[in-house]
Amino acid sequence: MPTAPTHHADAIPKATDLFWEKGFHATSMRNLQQAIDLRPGSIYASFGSKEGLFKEALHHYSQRSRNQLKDAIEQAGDPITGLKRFVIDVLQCQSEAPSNMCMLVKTIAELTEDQADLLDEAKRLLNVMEGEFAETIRQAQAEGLLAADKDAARMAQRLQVQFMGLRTYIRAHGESGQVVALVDDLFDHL
Amino acid sequence: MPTAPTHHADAIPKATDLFWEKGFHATSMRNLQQAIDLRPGSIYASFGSKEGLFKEALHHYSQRSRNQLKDAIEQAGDPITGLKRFVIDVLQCQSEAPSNMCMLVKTIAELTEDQADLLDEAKRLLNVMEGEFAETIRQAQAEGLLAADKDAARMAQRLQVQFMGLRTYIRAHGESGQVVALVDDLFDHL
DNA sequence: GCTGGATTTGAACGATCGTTCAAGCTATAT
DNA sequence: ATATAGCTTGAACGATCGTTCAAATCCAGC
Repeated sequence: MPTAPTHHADAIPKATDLFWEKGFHATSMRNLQQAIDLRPGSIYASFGSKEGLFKEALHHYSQRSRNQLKDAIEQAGDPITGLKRFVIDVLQCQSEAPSNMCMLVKTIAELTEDQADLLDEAKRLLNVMEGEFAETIRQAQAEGLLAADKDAARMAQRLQVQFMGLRTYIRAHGESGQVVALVDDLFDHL
Repeated sequence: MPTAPTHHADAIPKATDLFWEKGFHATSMRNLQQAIDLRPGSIYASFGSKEGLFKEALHHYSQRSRNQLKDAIEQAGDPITGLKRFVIDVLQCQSEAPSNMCMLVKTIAELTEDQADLLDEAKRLLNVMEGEFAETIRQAQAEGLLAADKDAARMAQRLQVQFMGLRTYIRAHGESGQVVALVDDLFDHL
Protein backbone atom coordinates (compact mmCIF):
# COMPACT_ATOMS: atom_id res chain seq x y z
CA MET A 1 0.00 0.00 0.00
CA PRO A 2 2.78 2.52 0.67
CA THR A 3 4.72 4.63 -1.80
CA ALA A 4 1.75 5.10 -4.11
CA PRO A 5 2.43 7.64 -6.85
CA THR A 6 1.52 11.22 -6.03
CA HIS A 7 1.94 14.42 -7.95
CA HIS A 8 2.57 16.29 -4.70
CA ALA A 9 6.26 15.61 -5.00
CA ASP A 10 7.47 18.07 -2.38
CA ALA A 11 5.30 16.54 0.33
CA ILE A 12 8.10 14.34 1.63
CA PRO A 13 10.72 17.10 1.98
CA LYS A 14 8.24 19.23 3.90
CA ALA A 15 7.20 16.34 6.11
CA THR A 16 10.88 15.55 6.67
CA ASP A 17 11.64 19.05 7.89
CA LEU A 18 8.68 19.05 10.27
CA PHE A 19 9.53 15.62 11.70
CA TRP A 20 13.18 16.67 11.94
CA GLU A 21 12.27 19.75 13.94
CA LYS A 22 9.64 18.37 16.30
CA GLY A 23 10.36 14.66 16.44
CA PHE A 24 7.99 11.76 15.82
CA HIS A 25 5.62 12.00 18.79
CA ALA A 26 5.31 15.78 18.97
CA THR A 27 4.42 16.01 15.29
CA SER A 28 0.71 15.38 14.80
CA MET A 29 -0.94 14.28 11.60
CA ARG A 30 -2.81 17.60 11.61
CA ASN A 31 0.52 19.45 11.76
CA LEU A 32 1.65 17.42 8.77
CA GLN A 33 -1.60 17.92 6.87
CA GLN A 34 -1.14 21.66 7.19
CA ALA A 35 2.58 21.62 6.37
CA ILE A 36 2.29 19.57 3.19
CA ASP A 37 -1.19 20.82 2.29
CA LEU A 38 -2.83 17.43 1.88
CA ARG A 39 -6.01 16.08 3.41
CA PRO A 40 -5.87 12.94 5.60
CA GLY A 41 -7.27 10.67 2.90
CA SER A 42 -4.52 11.56 0.43
CA ILE A 43 -1.80 11.10 3.01
CA TYR A 44 -3.09 7.69 4.07
CA ALA A 45 -3.52 6.66 0.43
CA SER A 46 0.14 7.49 -0.22
CA PHE A 47 1.85 6.47 2.99
CA GLY A 48 -0.50 4.18 4.88
CA SER A 49 0.18 5.56 8.34
CA LYS A 50 2.11 8.11 10.34
CA GLU A 51 4.86 5.52 10.71
CA GLY A 52 4.94 5.03 6.95
CA LEU A 53 5.33 8.73 6.32
CA PHE A 54 8.03 8.96 8.97
CA LYS A 55 9.95 6.13 7.34
CA GLU A 56 9.85 7.98 4.02
CA ALA A 57 11.10 11.06 5.84
CA LEU A 58 14.01 9.11 7.30
CA HIS A 59 14.97 7.84 3.84
CA HIS A 60 14.68 11.30 2.34
CA TYR A 61 16.82 12.76 5.11
CA SER A 62 19.43 10.06 4.67
CA GLN A 63 19.59 10.51 0.92
CA ARG A 64 19.81 14.28 1.27
CA SER A 65 22.75 13.94 3.67
CA ARG A 66 24.57 11.50 1.44
CA ASN A 67 24.13 13.86 -1.51
CA GLN A 68 25.42 16.72 0.59
CA LEU A 69 28.58 14.74 1.35
CA LYS A 70 29.00 13.75 -2.27
CA ASP A 71 28.61 17.36 -3.42
CA ALA A 72 31.08 18.63 -0.82
CA ILE A 73 33.70 16.13 -2.00
CA GLU A 74 33.18 16.99 -5.67
CA GLN A 75 33.33 20.68 -5.00
CA ALA A 76 36.41 20.46 -2.76
CA GLY A 77 38.38 18.38 -5.24
CA ASP A 78 39.78 15.81 -2.83
CA PRO A 79 37.96 13.45 -0.42
CA ILE A 80 39.50 14.58 2.83
CA THR A 81 38.92 18.32 2.34
CA GLY A 82 35.44 17.52 1.13
CA LEU A 83 34.70 15.42 4.19
CA LYS A 84 36.00 18.15 6.46
CA ARG A 85 33.98 20.73 4.54
CA PHE A 86 30.86 18.60 4.94
CA VAL A 87 31.34 18.30 8.69
CA ILE A 88 31.96 22.03 9.13
CA ASP A 89 28.98 22.93 6.96
CA VAL A 90 26.63 20.72 8.93
CA LEU A 91 27.93 22.01 12.27
CA GLN A 92 27.59 25.61 11.21
CA CYS A 93 24.16 25.42 9.63
CA GLN A 94 22.43 26.00 12.93
CA SER A 95 20.22 28.76 11.58
CA GLU A 96 18.57 27.32 8.49
CA ALA A 97 18.23 23.66 9.44
CA PRO A 98 15.12 22.49 11.34
CA SER A 99 17.34 21.27 14.18
CA ASN A 100 21.00 21.41 15.18
CA MET A 101 20.99 17.66 15.61
CA CYS A 102 20.98 14.83 13.11
CA MET A 103 17.46 13.58 12.46
CA LEU A 104 18.65 9.97 12.69
CA VAL A 105 20.23 10.60 16.07
CA LYS A 106 17.14 12.42 17.31
CA THR A 107 15.10 9.43 16.20
CA ILE A 108 17.19 6.79 17.96
CA ALA A 109 17.17 9.03 21.04
CA GLU A 110 13.40 9.44 21.04
CA LEU A 111 11.94 6.13 19.91
CA THR A 112 11.64 2.89 21.87
CA GLU A 113 10.71 -0.67 20.98
CA ASP A 114 7.12 0.57 20.55
CA GLN A 115 8.27 1.70 17.09
CA ALA A 116 10.87 -1.00 16.57
CA ASP A 117 10.95 -0.84 12.78
CA LEU A 118 11.44 2.93 12.66
CA LEU A 119 14.13 2.65 15.32
CA ASP A 120 15.93 -0.09 13.41
CA GLU A 121 15.66 1.84 10.18
CA ALA A 122 17.22 4.93 11.77
CA LYS A 123 20.06 2.79 13.14
CA ARG A 124 20.58 1.21 9.74
CA LEU A 125 20.72 4.55 7.93
CA LEU A 126 23.16 5.89 10.51
CA ASN A 127 25.32 2.88 9.73
CA VAL A 128 25.06 3.55 6.03
CA MET A 129 26.34 7.07 6.64
CA GLU A 130 29.27 5.72 8.65
CA GLY A 131 29.97 3.46 5.68
CA GLU A 132 30.10 6.52 3.42
CA PHE A 133 32.59 8.10 5.80
CA ALA A 134 34.72 4.95 5.69
CA GLU A 135 34.61 4.81 1.91
CA THR A 136 35.60 8.47 1.70
CA ILE A 137 38.53 7.85 4.04
CA ARG A 138 39.57 4.83 1.97
CA GLN A 139 39.59 6.99 -1.13
CA ALA A 140 41.72 9.59 0.64
CA GLN A 141 44.16 6.83 1.58
CA ALA A 142 44.24 5.60 -2.00
CA GLU A 143 45.12 9.12 -3.15
CA GLY A 144 47.90 9.29 -0.55
CA LEU A 145 46.21 12.06 1.43
CA LEU A 146 45.99 9.96 4.59
CA ALA A 147 48.22 7.36 6.23
CA ALA A 148 47.24 4.13 4.50
CA ASP A 149 48.12 1.82 7.40
CA LYS A 150 45.28 2.98 9.66
CA ASP A 151 41.95 1.17 9.65
CA ALA A 152 39.48 3.26 7.65
CA ALA A 153 36.44 1.69 9.31
CA ARG A 154 37.82 2.52 12.74
CA MET A 155 38.54 6.10 11.70
CA ALA A 156 35.01 6.45 10.37
CA GLN A 157 33.75 5.15 13.69
CA ARG A 158 35.72 7.76 15.59
CA LEU A 159 34.54 10.48 13.24
CA GLN A 160 30.94 9.39 13.74
CA VAL A 161 31.26 9.47 17.53
CA GLN A 162 32.85 12.91 17.58
CA PHE A 163 30.45 14.27 15.00
CA MET A 164 27.38 13.15 16.92
CA GLY A 165 28.90 14.39 20.17
CA LEU A 166 29.72 17.78 18.72
CA ARG A 167 26.25 18.29 17.27
CA THR A 168 24.72 17.43 20.62
CA TYR A 169 27.12 19.78 22.36
CA ILE A 170 26.28 22.60 19.99
CA ARG A 171 22.60 22.03 20.59
CA ALA A 172 23.17 22.31 24.35
CA HIS A 173 25.36 25.43 24.12
CA GLY A 174 25.54 28.03 21.38
CA GLU A 175 27.68 27.58 18.30
CA SER A 176 30.39 29.82 19.83
CA GLY A 177 32.35 30.12 16.56
CA GLN A 178 35.09 27.69 17.58
CA VAL A 179 33.68 25.07 15.26
CA VAL A 180 36.37 25.22 12.59
CA ALA A 181 39.16 24.88 15.15
CA LEU A 182 37.40 21.96 16.83
CA VAL A 183 37.00 20.16 13.51
CA ASP A 184 40.64 20.79 12.61
CA ASP A 185 41.55 19.14 15.91
CA LEU A 186 39.19 16.29 15.20
CA PHE A 187 40.77 15.55 11.83
CA ASP A 188 44.29 15.85 13.21
CA HIS A 189 43.69 13.20 15.87
CA LEU A 190 41.59 11.11 13.52
CA MET B 1 2.07 25.00 44.29
CA PRO B 2 4.80 22.56 43.26
CA THR B 3 6.96 20.46 45.55
CA ALA B 4 4.22 20.03 48.14
CA PRO B 5 5.11 17.45 50.80
CA THR B 6 4.20 13.88 50.03
CA HIS B 7 4.82 10.67 51.89
CA HIS B 8 5.15 8.84 48.59
CA ALA B 9 8.87 9.50 48.57
CA ASP B 10 9.81 7.07 45.83
CA ALA B 11 7.38 8.58 43.36
CA ILE B 12 10.04 10.79 41.79
CA PRO B 13 12.60 8.02 41.18
CA LYS B 14 9.96 5.88 39.52
CA ALA B 15 8.71 8.77 37.41
CA THR B 16 12.31 9.56 36.48
CA ASP B 17 12.96 6.05 35.20
CA LEU B 18 9.78 6.05 33.13
CA PHE B 19 10.49 9.47 31.61
CA TRP B 20 14.10 8.41 31.03
CA GLU B 21 12.99 5.33 29.13
CA LYS B 22 10.16 6.73 27.03
CA GLY B 23 10.86 10.45 26.83
CA PHE B 24 8.56 13.35 27.64
CA HIS B 25 5.93 13.09 24.92
CA ALA B 26 5.58 9.32 24.79
CA THR B 27 5.06 9.08 28.54
CA SER B 28 1.42 9.72 29.38
CA MET B 29 0.07 10.82 32.72
CA ARG B 30 -1.76 7.50 32.91
CA ASN B 31 1.54 5.64 32.44
CA LEU B 32 2.93 7.69 35.31
CA GLN B 33 -0.12 7.17 37.52
CA GLN B 34 0.32 3.44 37.16
CA ALA B 35 4.10 3.48 37.62
CA ILE B 36 4.11 5.55 40.80
CA ASP B 37 0.73 4.28 42.05
CA LEU B 38 -0.88 7.68 42.58
CA ARG B 39 -4.21 9.01 41.38
CA PRO B 40 -4.26 12.14 39.19
CA GLY B 41 -5.41 14.45 41.99
CA SER B 42 -2.43 13.58 44.19
CA ILE B 43 0.04 14.03 41.37
CA TYR B 44 -1.36 17.42 40.43
CA ALA B 45 -1.45 18.47 44.10
CA SER B 46 2.25 17.63 44.39
CA PHE B 47 3.67 18.64 41.03
CA GLY B 48 1.14 20.94 39.37
CA SER B 49 1.48 19.53 35.88
CA LYS B 50 3.23 16.98 33.68
CA GLU B 51 5.92 19.57 33.05
CA GLY B 52 6.36 20.09 36.80
CA LEU B 53 6.83 16.38 37.38
CA PHE B 54 9.25 16.14 34.48
CA LYS B 55 11.32 18.98 35.91
CA GLU B 56 11.54 17.13 39.23
CA ALA B 57 12.60 14.05 37.30
CA LEU B 58 15.37 16.00 35.55
CA HIS B 59 16.65 17.26 38.89
CA HIS B 60 16.52 13.81 40.43
CA TYR B 61 18.38 12.34 37.47
CA SER B 62 21.04 15.03 37.63
CA GLN B 63 21.55 14.60 41.36
CA ARG B 64 21.73 10.84 40.99
CA SER B 65 24.41 11.16 38.30
CA ARG B 66 26.45 13.60 40.36
CA ASN B 67 26.30 11.24 43.33
CA GLN B 68 27.38 8.38 41.11
CA LEU B 69 30.46 10.35 40.04
CA LYS B 70 31.23 11.34 43.61
CA ASP B 71 30.94 7.75 44.80
CA ALA B 72 33.12 6.47 41.98
CA ILE B 73 35.86 8.94 42.90
CA GLU B 74 35.70 8.09 46.60
CA GLN B 75 35.79 4.40 45.91
CA ALA B 76 38.61 4.61 43.38
CA GLY B 77 40.84 6.67 45.66
CA ASP B 78 41.97 9.26 43.13
CA PRO B 79 39.95 11.62 40.91
CA ILE B 80 41.18 10.49 37.52
CA THR B 81 40.65 6.76 38.07
CA GLY B 82 37.29 7.56 39.63
CA LEU B 83 36.27 9.64 36.65
CA LYS B 84 37.34 6.92 34.25
CA ARG B 85 35.52 4.34 36.36
CA PHE B 86 32.38 6.47 36.26
CA VAL B 87 32.48 6.77 32.48
CA ILE B 88 33.05 3.05 32.00
CA ASP B 89 30.29 2.14 34.44
CA VAL B 90 27.77 4.35 32.70
CA LEU B 91 28.75 3.07 29.27
CA GLN B 92 28.53 -0.55 30.34
CA CYS B 93 25.25 -0.35 32.24
CA GLN B 94 23.21 -0.93 29.14
CA SER B 95 21.14 -3.67 30.71
CA GLU B 96 19.79 -2.24 33.94
CA ALA B 97 19.37 1.43 33.04
CA PRO B 98 16.09 2.60 31.45
CA SER B 99 18.02 3.83 28.40
CA ASN B 100 21.56 3.68 27.03
CA MET B 101 21.50 7.42 26.60
CA CYS B 102 21.75 10.25 29.09
CA MET B 103 18.30 11.51 30.08
CA LEU B 104 19.47 15.12 29.73
CA VAL B 105 20.72 14.48 26.20
CA LYS B 106 17.52 12.66 25.29
CA THR B 107 15.60 15.66 26.58
CA ILE B 108 17.51 18.30 24.62
CA ALA B 109 17.20 16.05 21.57
CA GLU B 110 13.43 15.65 21.94
CA LEU B 111 12.10 18.97 23.21
CA THR B 112 11.61 22.21 21.28
CA GLU B 113 10.76 25.76 22.26
CA ASP B 114 7.24 24.52 23.02
CA GLN B 115 8.71 23.38 26.36
CA ALA B 116 11.35 26.08 26.62
CA ASP B 117 11.79 25.92 30.38
CA LEU B 118 12.29 22.15 30.46
CA LEU B 119 14.70 22.43 27.55
CA ASP B 120 16.70 25.16 29.26
CA GLU B 121 16.74 23.24 32.53
CA ALA B 122 18.14 20.16 30.79
CA LYS B 123 20.83 22.29 29.13
CA ARG B 124 21.69 23.88 32.47
CA LEU B 125 21.99 20.54 34.27
CA LEU B 126 24.17 19.20 31.46
CA ASN B 127 26.40 22.21 32.00
CA VAL B 128 26.50 21.53 35.73
CA MET B 129 27.71 18.01 35.00
CA GLU B 130 30.42 19.36 32.72
CA GLY B 131 31.42 21.62 35.61
CA GLU B 132 31.76 18.56 37.84
CA PHE B 133 34.01 16.97 35.23
CA ALA B 134 36.15 20.14 35.13
CA GLU B 135 36.39 20.27 38.92
CA THR B 136 37.40 16.61 39.02
CA ILE B 137 40.09 17.22 36.41
CA ARG B 138 41.33 20.24 38.37
CA GLN B 139 41.66 18.08 41.46
CA ALA B 140 43.59 15.48 39.48
CA GLN B 141 45.91 18.23 38.31
CA ALA B 142 46.36 19.46 41.87
CA GLU B 143 47.35 15.95 42.93
CA GLY B 144 49.86 15.76 40.10
CA LEU B 145 47.97 12.99 38.28
CA LEU B 146 47.46 15.09 35.16
CA ALA B 147 49.52 17.68 33.29
CA ALA B 148 48.71 20.94 35.10
CA ASP B 149 49.31 23.25 32.14
CA LYS B 150 46.28 22.09 30.16
CA ASP B 151 42.95 23.90 30.51
CA ALA B 152 40.70 21.81 32.73
CA ALA B 153 37.51 23.37 31.38
CA ARG B 154 38.55 22.53 27.82
CA MET B 155 39.37 18.96 28.78
CA ALA B 156 35.99 18.61 30.46
CA GLN B 157 34.42 19.92 27.27
CA ARG B 158 36.20 17.29 25.18
CA LEU B 159 35.23 14.58 27.65
CA GLN B 160 31.61 15.68 27.50
CA VAL B 161 31.57 15.61 23.69
CA GLN B 162 33.15 12.16 23.49
CA PHE B 163 31.01 10.80 26.30
CA MET B 164 27.77 11.93 24.66
CA GLY B 165 28.96 10.68 21.28
CA LEU B 166 29.91 7.28 22.65
CA ARG B 167 26.60 6.78 24.44
CA THR B 168 24.75 7.64 21.25
CA TYR B 169 26.97 5.28 19.28
CA ILE B 170 26.37 2.46 21.74
CA ARG B 171 22.64 3.05 21.48
CA ALA B 172 22.85 2.76 17.69
CA HIS B 173 25.05 -0.36 17.71
CA GLY B 174 25.48 -2.94 20.42
CA GLU B 175 27.91 -2.51 23.28
CA SER B 176 30.44 -4.74 21.50
CA GLY B 177 32.71 -5.06 24.55
CA GLN B 178 35.36 -2.64 23.26
CA VAL B 179 34.17 -0.01 25.71
CA VAL B 180 37.11 -0.16 28.11
CA ALA B 181 39.63 0.17 25.29
CA LEU B 182 37.73 3.09 23.79
CA VAL B 183 37.64 4.90 27.13
CA ASP B 184 41.36 4.27 27.68
CA ASP B 185 41.94 5.92 24.30
CA LEU B 186 39.64 8.77 25.23
CA PHE B 187 41.55 9.51 28.45
CA ASP B 188 44.93 9.20 26.72
CA HIS B 189 44.08 11.85 24.13
CA LEU B 190 42.22 13.95 26.67
C1' DG C 1 -15.76 9.48 69.68
C1' DC C 2 -16.56 13.38 67.52
C1' DT C 3 -15.18 17.12 64.62
C1' DG C 4 -12.74 19.65 60.96
C1' DG C 5 -9.02 20.39 57.88
C1' DA C 6 -6.02 17.91 54.69
C1' DT C 7 -5.43 14.26 51.47
C1' DT C 8 -6.96 10.76 48.23
C1' DT C 9 -10.01 9.08 44.99
C1' DG C 10 -11.85 8.12 40.34
C1' DA C 11 -15.32 9.62 37.29
C1' DA C 12 -15.62 13.00 34.05
C1' DC C 13 -14.28 17.09 30.95
C1' DG C 14 -13.01 19.19 26.60
C1' DA C 15 -9.27 18.80 23.45
C1' DT C 16 -6.70 16.38 20.42
C1' DC C 17 -4.83 12.06 18.83
C1' DG C 18 -4.36 8.71 14.46
C1' DT C 19 -7.41 7.04 11.23
C1' DT C 20 -11.55 5.99 8.17
C1' DC C 21 -14.79 6.49 4.45
C1' DA C 22 -18.90 8.00 1.96
C1' DA C 23 -19.53 11.68 -0.98
C1' DG C 24 -17.65 15.09 -4.30
C1' DC C 25 -14.59 16.15 -7.78
C1' DT C 26 -11.43 15.70 -11.87
C1' DA C 27 -9.84 14.07 -15.94
C1' DT C 28 -9.55 10.79 -19.63
C1' DA C 29 -11.82 7.77 -23.17
C1' DT C 30 -15.50 7.10 -26.13
C1' DA D 1 -21.54 15.25 -23.96
C1' DT D 2 -21.45 11.37 -21.16
C1' DA D 3 -19.62 7.54 -18.58
C1' DT D 4 -16.06 5.85 -15.68
C1' DA D 5 -12.04 5.26 -12.94
C1' DG D 6 -9.26 7.36 -9.57
C1' DC D 7 -8.08 10.94 -6.57
C1' DT D 8 -9.44 14.40 -3.14
C1' DT D 9 -12.19 16.05 0.48
C1' DG D 10 -13.53 16.94 5.28
C1' DA D 11 -16.72 15.38 8.60
C1' DA D 12 -16.67 11.99 11.85
C1' DC D 13 -14.99 7.88 14.76
C1' DG D 14 -13.31 5.80 18.99
C1' DA D 15 -9.31 6.22 21.78
C1' DT D 16 -6.48 8.69 24.51
C1' DC D 17 -4.50 13.03 25.93
C1' DG D 18 -3.63 16.37 30.22
C1' DT D 19 -6.38 18.03 33.75
C1' DT D 20 -10.22 19.07 37.16
C1' DC D 21 -13.16 18.58 41.18
C1' DA D 22 -16.90 17.01 44.11
C1' DA D 23 -17.26 13.30 47.05
C1' DA D 24 -15.10 9.81 49.99
C1' DT D 25 -11.54 8.98 53.21
C1' DC D 26 -8.07 9.78 56.59
C1' DC D 27 -6.16 11.51 60.81
C1' DA D 28 -5.18 15.17 64.07
C1' DG D 29 -6.69 17.55 68.45
C1' DC D 30 -10.13 17.96 71.94
